[in-house]
Amino acid sequence: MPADLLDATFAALADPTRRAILARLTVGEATVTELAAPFRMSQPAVSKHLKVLERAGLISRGRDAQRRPCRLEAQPLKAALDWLENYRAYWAESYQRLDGLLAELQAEGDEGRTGERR
Amino acid sequence: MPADLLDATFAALADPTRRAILARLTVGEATVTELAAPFRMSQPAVSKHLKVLERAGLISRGRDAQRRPCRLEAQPLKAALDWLENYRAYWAESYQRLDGLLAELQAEGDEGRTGERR
DNA sequence: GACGATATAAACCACATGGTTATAGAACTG
DNA sequence: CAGTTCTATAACCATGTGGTTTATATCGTC
Repeated sequence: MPADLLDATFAALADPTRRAILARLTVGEATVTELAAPFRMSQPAVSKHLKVLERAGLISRGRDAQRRPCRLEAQPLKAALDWLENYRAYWAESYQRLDGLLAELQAEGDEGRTGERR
Repeated sequence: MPADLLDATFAALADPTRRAILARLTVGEATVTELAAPFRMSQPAVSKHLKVLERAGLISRGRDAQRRPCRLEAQPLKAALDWLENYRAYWAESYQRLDGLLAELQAEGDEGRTGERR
């Protein structure tokens, strides 16, 4: 509900590295080095991404000796999906819009007669 | 499918002003000044937001004399929602995790006997 | 053609992002 | 305790973002 959470969630999802990290975490917890391995970037860079994900509440971190395992926290994704659900009507709607346009043109034709301007 | 489209879409959605603009557009086309009216920011600022939305394919623009009416283009939202759908399993899963934890504790208890470390 | 309204563009600013390298800290291993 | 492993922090850099103000282009109206 708080706008800032949606802000942080969508912002976190706007990076392919972070989306890949989330995807990886669906198959289980992972440490920072495990998460960093697939990427051609430095480990601090991955740590930064993890911090972004953590701020958005998309991951939580445990402690296992010197390791800080990450686990997926998907609740914010639900909030994002709920927001998107409000628009479900609008991507089937090309047809509706076409219908609306046709109706409009017909109405104009009925009274205006000669041609459609606009 | 292209990662960059998801990037642009999520990035566009990460701003409350832009989400509000999209919400406004669900009730019909609107010009820049109409869209700018509710906000306490300058009209050029809104134009910039519109450019971001346009780059993400979330709006398209027509021409009506000197006006540039905006209309919602919701397809990218569908792509975003489709991506999120992959995670639907993971926010019902708190229970699963609890189950897993209980099973684990039980197993440890059965063999380890005295106490659960860790 | 001048005016007013609508919209874009340009120049600028403060600040966030995504990356780097280098350093420091924390915890295990010998 | 020394060394190694894992992670975080700091300092830095280039670029992008969100906003401003000012100027410029486009179009209808008078």
